[in-house]
Amino acid sequence: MQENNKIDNLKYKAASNKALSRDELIIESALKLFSKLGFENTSMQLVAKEAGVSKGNLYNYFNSKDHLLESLLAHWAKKNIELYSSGLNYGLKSVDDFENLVRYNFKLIKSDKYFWKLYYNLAGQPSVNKIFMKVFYPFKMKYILGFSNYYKHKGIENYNAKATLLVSAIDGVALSYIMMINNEYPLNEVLNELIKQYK
Amino acid sequence: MQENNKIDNLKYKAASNKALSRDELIIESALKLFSKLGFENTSMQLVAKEAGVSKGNLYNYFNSKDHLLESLLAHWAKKNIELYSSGLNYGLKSVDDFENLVRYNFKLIKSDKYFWKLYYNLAGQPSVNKIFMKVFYPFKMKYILGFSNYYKHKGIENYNAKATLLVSAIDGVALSYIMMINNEYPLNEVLNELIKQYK
Amino acid sequence: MQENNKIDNLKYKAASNKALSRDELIIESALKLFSKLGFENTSMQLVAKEAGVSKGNLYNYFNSKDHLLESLLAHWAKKNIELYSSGLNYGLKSVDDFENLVRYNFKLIKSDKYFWKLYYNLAGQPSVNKIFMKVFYPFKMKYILGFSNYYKHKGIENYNAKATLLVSAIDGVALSYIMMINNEYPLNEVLNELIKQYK
Amino acid sequence: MQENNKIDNLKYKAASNKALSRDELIIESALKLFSKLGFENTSMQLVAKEAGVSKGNLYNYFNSKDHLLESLLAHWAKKNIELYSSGLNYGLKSVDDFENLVRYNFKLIKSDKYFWKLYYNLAGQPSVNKIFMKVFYPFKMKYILGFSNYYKHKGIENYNAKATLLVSAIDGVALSYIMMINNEYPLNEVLNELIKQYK
DNA sequence: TATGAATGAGTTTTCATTCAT
DNA sequence: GATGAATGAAAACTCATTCAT
Repeated sequence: MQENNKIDNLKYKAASNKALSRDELIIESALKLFSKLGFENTSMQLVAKEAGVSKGNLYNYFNSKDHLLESLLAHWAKKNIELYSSGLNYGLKSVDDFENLVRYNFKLIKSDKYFWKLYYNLAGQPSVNKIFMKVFYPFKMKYILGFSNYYKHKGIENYNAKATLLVSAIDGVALSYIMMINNEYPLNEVLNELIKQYK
Repeated sequence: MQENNKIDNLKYKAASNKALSRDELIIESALKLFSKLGFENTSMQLVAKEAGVSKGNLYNYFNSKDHLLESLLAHWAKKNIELYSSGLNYGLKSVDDFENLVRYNFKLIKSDKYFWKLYYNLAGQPSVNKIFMKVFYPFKMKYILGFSNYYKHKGIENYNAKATLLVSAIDGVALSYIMMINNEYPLNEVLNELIKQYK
Repeated sequence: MQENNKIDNLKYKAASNKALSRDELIIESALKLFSKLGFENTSMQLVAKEAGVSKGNLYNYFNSKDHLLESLLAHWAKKNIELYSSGLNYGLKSVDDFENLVRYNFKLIKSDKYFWKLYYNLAGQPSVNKIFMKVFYPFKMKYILGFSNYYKHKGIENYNAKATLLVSAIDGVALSYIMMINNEYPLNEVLNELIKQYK
Repeated sequence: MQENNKIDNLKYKAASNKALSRDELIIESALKLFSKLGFENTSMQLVAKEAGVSKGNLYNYFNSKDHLLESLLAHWAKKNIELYSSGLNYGLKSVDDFENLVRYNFKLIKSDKYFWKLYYNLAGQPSVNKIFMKVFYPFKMKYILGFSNYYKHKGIENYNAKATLLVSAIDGVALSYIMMINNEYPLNEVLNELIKQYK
């Protein structure tokens, strides 16, 4: 569980950026709305209003709606990928490392529901697929690789397939959890099961 | 593998309805476009053009875009749910039954990529969440229940959690497979792994 | 009050036409809807549905929406003008004749609210002004003339102006009565006053 | 006749606002067209064109056609009700007051034909009845009350009925005058008669 | 005569984006 | 940087009317 603390410290630093710059403010507002209404159903007008900024001024920071989205994703990635993947950087060296990483990831997902709702909104949206892939493909590959190495070291034969399956399963669990309206998804039980099965 | 054949026969019958009625034609066109462009980015105009029908006439068949979507999903469900879930109806009685069902499901998904792309497009779209849930929630529950019973009979303790995890994993695999552009996703390997793990 | 009975008999005859021909049926349906929704806001579709007739068939009877309106008005006029103006045909020879006619007119208006709502809907609609005038201008002129003669015989100086004012006043009272939603208009009191003043 | 002058001064001031703000310009254009073509038959497109403004921009000022209408009426009311009812504010204390008020009202109606045509267009339009009533019902009630008090002070028994009749008669006269195409309506004679009768 | 599918122009409304201030 | 008026293209939807059957 030490790992966990290390990661929590990182989180703490990230969260302590109190004063938001204007563009961060716009991004936060956009995230909130894109997440709630979907990207296509959120107008720039609304983003401006939410951010307390004029419509015209939006375009001084982001020169199109697509660019705003791209920046949002990039900004999120910059702030969070370290968090999400820090456990991977030094390799997963034990079952505990594995469990910590997975649990920690879902902890982050839980605390960042806005973002993950948007994530799955975009994942299925052909029109923004490129923007989406540009940011998340490398990230997902890094994850698969991390788990792949873990399984390889454990001497598991189809380490690649197993890692790919695991990442897809995590995706599926997160999707189901995020999309379920009344918090009906039994995340904890499923998570225990997942760890038991994949560790 | 007999099961498989039975199901394939059903599929064959369904596919052999050659002459499409006008509303089916519209639905097919809508599916194609919703799938390619996303629901929000497909205009009724475009659906009409694709179906070779005037915009106004569309509304003689479906009185709104949402209703078109709902009908599309319902139509798909009517034609396919039997296919997808027939393996569940008499219970999964053996590991073979399990494997057949899962493999068969992915076979169907592979051959119905249009639809499944739309499925994951809608899954993340808050604006149509109700329509989506109305059709697919009961379907997914039936699946979870089917697997749950399977695990229960096998004497597995957390049969519910395991079934839920499995269905989420299937979702995740399908999502990844469907969204990957260049068919890069190693579906067969992942599928083998999944069956090995969950059977 | 004998007059009244004579007129009521006429009314009775008119009302006893039980079996409506197809075009009358359409006209009745149109009247009902035009009255409730306004002419512009009633679609031919809706008229067809209300009449239990197909949209296409409507056009076998009336070759346009305007023509349907014109026919409706003409049909009403044919059936009702006799009723409304019968009191005028032999001249108003006494104060009783006057009172009977006016009261009788409002009795008819009360029992024909549908029509009069449409009447005032059309009266202010520039787009159908011609159709409207074509039917009602002569009718109104006949009324003014009738009252004009009445006042002339009574030796009143400005008999024309007085008759015109009376007819306008009747119009105004009927308009207010018809348009008032909750039957708030004190029709009886106003009518008594009108008769006292103009007889 | 002093009263009259006071009121004329007010009118003069109101009319001397030369430079129209953009929303006033739109309202003026809408009034012109609604009046000429009827509310239902005037498209927002046309209003935009008449105002020399883009269709989209219209919606920066009024967020729907109904709202444009409501604003138009409210704007008119704000500018004019004082004018129309100023004679009532201090009570009608003499026959002269009465005559002045009525004549002055028709003077205003004559000079504001656009508006009054729209008024009677809306009066009969069920679809906008609520908007219409919201603005004019209180105004009309104030009028009835004003005349009611006048008759009460004169010791007339059915002062309420008489006032209601008068206001309806004024409505009827105005309606007839406004709707008559070739200025055939003998307004002056009718007005003299009305004043003689109701003063 | 009867049907209702089909049309296409029209309606209200939205929205990303630009631009003068 | 900041504003919000302005634009124009496009969206969903309606409707009088026509026409093949």
